[in-house]
Amino acid sequence: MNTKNIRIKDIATLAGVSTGTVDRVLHKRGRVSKAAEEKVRKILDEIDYKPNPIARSLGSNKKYKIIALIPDPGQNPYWELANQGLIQAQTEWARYGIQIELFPFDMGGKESFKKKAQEVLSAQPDGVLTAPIYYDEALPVFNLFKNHSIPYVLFNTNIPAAHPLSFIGQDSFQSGKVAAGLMHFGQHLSGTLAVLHLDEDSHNSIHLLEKERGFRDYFNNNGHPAFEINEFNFNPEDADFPGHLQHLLSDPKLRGIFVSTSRGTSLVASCLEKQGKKDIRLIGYDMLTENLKYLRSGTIDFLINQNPKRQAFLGISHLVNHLMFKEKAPDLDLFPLEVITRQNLDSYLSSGIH
Amino acid sequence: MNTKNIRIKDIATLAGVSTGTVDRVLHKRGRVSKAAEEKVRKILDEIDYKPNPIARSLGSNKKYKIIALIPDPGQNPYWELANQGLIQAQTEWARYGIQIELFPFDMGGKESFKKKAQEVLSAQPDGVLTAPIYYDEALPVFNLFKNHSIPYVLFNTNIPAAHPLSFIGQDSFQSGKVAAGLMHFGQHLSGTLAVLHLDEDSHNSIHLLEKERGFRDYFNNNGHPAFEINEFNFNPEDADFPGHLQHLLSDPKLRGIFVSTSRGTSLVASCLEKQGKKDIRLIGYDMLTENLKYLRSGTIDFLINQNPKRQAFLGISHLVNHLMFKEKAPDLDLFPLEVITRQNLDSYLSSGIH
DNA sequence: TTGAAAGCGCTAACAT
DNA sequence: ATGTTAGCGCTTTCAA
Repeated sequence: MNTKNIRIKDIATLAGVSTGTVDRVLHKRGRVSKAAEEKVRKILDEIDYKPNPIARSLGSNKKYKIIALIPDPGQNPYWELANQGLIQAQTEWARYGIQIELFPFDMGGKESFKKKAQEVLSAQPDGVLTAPIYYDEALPVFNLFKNHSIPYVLFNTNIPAAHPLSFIGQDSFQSGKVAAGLMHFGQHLSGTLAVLHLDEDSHNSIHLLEKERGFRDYFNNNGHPAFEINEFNFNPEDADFPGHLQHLLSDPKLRGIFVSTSRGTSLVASCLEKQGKKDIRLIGYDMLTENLKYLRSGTIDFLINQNPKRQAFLGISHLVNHLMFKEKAPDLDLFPLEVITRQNLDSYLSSGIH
Repeated sequence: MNTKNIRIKDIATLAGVSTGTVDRVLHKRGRVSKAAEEKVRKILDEIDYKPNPIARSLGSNKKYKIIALIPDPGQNPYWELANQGLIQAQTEWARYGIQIELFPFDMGGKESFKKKAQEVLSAQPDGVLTAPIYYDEALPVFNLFKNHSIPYVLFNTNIPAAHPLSFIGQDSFQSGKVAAGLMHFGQHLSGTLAVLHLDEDSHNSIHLLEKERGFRDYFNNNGHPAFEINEFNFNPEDADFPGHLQHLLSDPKLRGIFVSTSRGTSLVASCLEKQGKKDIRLIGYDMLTENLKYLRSGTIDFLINQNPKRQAFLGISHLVNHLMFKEKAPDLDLFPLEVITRQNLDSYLSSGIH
């Protein structure tokens, strides 16, 4: 087994030129005569040269700036979790000279997103990680990134038309089916089920609708006992939201509620607990502190973990591997749909990112 | 934000010594005066020095050989999953000069294990990752490794007496509680529950008994509806095993079965399915192909996943961090207790390591 | 258009 | 015991 690696120096010797020249043809930097290029290419064709990515990284001594364009972590615990992933990525990659900057935008304000996106562009990052929760305004932004040839990785919400370097997240349709399976499990009485989208603008969020579609799809194929599934779109900021919710819960045949958003889950749980309705099944998303409280008390039955922390962390990793090591990132990195119960909760909390 | 990284050179300057001295205290190579070491340590305590692994790898042109001593992946899909984790680790760490070699042993034969362990020793690895499924023959092997000062990491099965660099696995007691929670969920009829230990090798039984203890502990605190919990120890190799099982299933008040072993799960499922008893809840372990079949058909309700793929991957990572970065591995790395349902199954199968 | 040479941060051999 | 220095493989600057 020939374990000896070919170095640029070897190629230079074989071609009878200097390492500088080899490097120039390797990277097509120009300033090489036809004759010299010819000689080098000939050797390159004969042997299988594999550049040492480590040496490359050390040699170029490049510092990369990666910007994370995500909803303000201060406004929303879900995005605070994502932010923790970024912090972890920061400590992990700092030694390689990777700098991660957070550009948070206002949730609720699409203008804020567009404005921040512009700022990202002006900051001239080497890569961008973003969660494009606003479909409509996201695409033009990505076109800008593309024009400036800034690689961008998407997480949490997928926009395939954006053609990112990589998307990291979950299969929302299947996520809905998981929720449905848990909702159905052990149910022996028929009745109604509610799907709640508690979001400022749920119609713009394809992934919420996908969850609902998956949820319904499950029950289309599992008819016993029979359920009537009702969908509700509430804006938790609205003044009449509590009233709407109360009315919904007053349905005596209501067997379960599926909340498609993480923050919404605890809002419903809170209301449910106040009314002492422990018999209504509640399934929602993510290990927000508020949610954990209600999961522990038994009001929330299951949480599906989207693991924003790990999503963000991995997004950075893909970007780094692309920039530093010229490795191709997976265009689709789908996370497992983790089911969190009162019993396995702690095992999830104590295990890190790894 | 201080983006500037601290180099050995900086530490040397601050401590008023040379880089060589800093390197020597960093790696405890000795040949350093008390005074000098003192000065360097003082600086080290004040600042957060994180070595650049790229430079380290390039500088010490060292190649590490790590050997994985695990049951033959070709013989068992569970270990094939572990093998996939090794392959991922290989691609992840290859650039740092880490080479991973697989030394598979025959599952049935303990002799094969001993033989392979000897081969591992002859191969003179820098580290070993292993799943010690044979308790008795494992300890002497580990003593050999220890004598040759080869660090070894255990996963899947813990042998605390082996005092490994690190153990990677799950909390069995809590695992039983998770199973119990799922067994209890939505149950509206009282009756009996069966805990089955289907194992030919009673050495592991501490592990299995912990699961049972957790299972019972749950029901001690959750009395509605009331269940009678019966425990059974069968050896699936015994001739009268099918008869025992049949008799067990004939209990008309049997509501659910918790199987503490992965292989046993599908055995029970098979029997259950033959008798058309879909109303008896079945909870077991691990994503073995056989288990997945019955999970898909609905005979198995939940599987608790040990994630051998990630366990193996992480085992390598701990070893690498120990060898390359002199970082201390956690002596206990407990994994989340993953709940697998028919709906989230595929998301687990397709997802990478994370 | 070219080659020589100075790094990148760290290791390790070699003089003091 | 300590400092100096020559690499590791590649990039990049600077003369020529």
